[in-house]
Amino acid sequence: MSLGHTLLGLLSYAPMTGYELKRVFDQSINHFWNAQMSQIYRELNNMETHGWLRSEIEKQDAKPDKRIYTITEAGNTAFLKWLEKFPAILHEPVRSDFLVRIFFASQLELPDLLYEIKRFLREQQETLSTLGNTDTVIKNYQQMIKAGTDKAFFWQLTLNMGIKHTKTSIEWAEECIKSIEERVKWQNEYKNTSH
Amino acid sequence: MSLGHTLLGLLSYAPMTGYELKRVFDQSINHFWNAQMSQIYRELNNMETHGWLRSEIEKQDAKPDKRIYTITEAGNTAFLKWLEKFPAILHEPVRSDFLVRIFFASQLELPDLLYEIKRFLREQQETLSTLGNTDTVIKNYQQMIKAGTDKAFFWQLTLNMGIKHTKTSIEWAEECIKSIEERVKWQNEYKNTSH
DNA sequence: GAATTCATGTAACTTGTTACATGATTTA
DNA sequence: TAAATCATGTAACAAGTTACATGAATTC
Repeated sequence: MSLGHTLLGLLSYAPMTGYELKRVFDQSINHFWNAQMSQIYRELNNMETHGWLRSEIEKQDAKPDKRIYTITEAGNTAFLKWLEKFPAILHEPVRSDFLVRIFFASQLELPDLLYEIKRFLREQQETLSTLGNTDTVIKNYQQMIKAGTDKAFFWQLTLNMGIKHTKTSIEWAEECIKSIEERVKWQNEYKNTSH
Repeated sequence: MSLGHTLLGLLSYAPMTGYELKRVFDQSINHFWNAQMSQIYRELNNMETHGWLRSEIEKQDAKPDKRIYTITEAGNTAFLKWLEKFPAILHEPVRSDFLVRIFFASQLELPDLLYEIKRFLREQQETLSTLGNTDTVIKNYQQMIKAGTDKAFFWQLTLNMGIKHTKTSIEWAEECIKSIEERVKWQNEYKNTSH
């Protein structure tokens, strides 16, 4: 129940609503974990029945009521226990729809493939420009959850990983485009000489 | 239904049993997609009802019967349609349990954290030594499915991505270890001067 | 006037994981 | 003698996705 534990972790910083959890998620953890709103609400329900959280309703005028979740003692214990026990195999399964298509790309037209890889490249560059602005990201996040610099050190480590991997994807895409363009050239030359 | 389409792709190379599909998966696609046996059998069943595959049983003596799956015309069409239509957003959600723990590592003891990151580093180095032997990997795979060099070009591209990302993880872990070790030093110095 | 934000969720569905069952043969 | 390989699956459960519903207030 990794998502649940991640939510517990955030609630160990401060009590929050499901909606706020989603926002914090999207602005910090998002580059290495993600979750839909509906999934968050389900997890919160489960954990409340487990006794890891308790919730209070805060009335608001002109806006829907808020349900604010607070972590319990039991929740904290469960979180720490989870946090300390890293899985036996740290290497995580990757699932990339994109790479599956590259794998079978011999059945595609090279210009179409090039188009998609260029699109991929642009996307990664955009990601980099968001992640790359580390200081802003961390400051925003620090404000959002009112946490000290001791925490920021570790957030930085995860951001570093995100940035590095994004740069790697960019590098890959650039090399990829080059080698496919060469291939296109060869194919054209072959056409011209043999026909 | 990405897994289904991946299986279709493999069956477009040659008819295979579920068991063989699993083996091919583990030795080629595994570094960017993975699947359990039980999931493969379920997908195959689904696709057979869809009419994308058909299967024949081959009796064997002293071994269980084989059910050999062959892709149909409809299956081929469905596969190509899927292959050509890349998703609107190519950037894929990452889910890393490991990074979640790093994110919350301010609640861990630094020596314990260091131990886990070193373990991560070793794992990635092992992965690299498997993936890095590209020629062997591709040759094995080529034999396994009896495919030509036109396909190998694209397999190579996916392998390149895997290798690059693994190297990046190694680099990250090394830097990470350095900066945590410095942090440990500071903490010890602080202890010695203030107490 | 349409889209976005705030804030809650439910329901249906699809995927992914884990555990179990069978049973002979080969390798360590 | 224990384990791994070959080869099939089923069942139960956990997690992720998509679509829908409500409804006021604000921004474009």
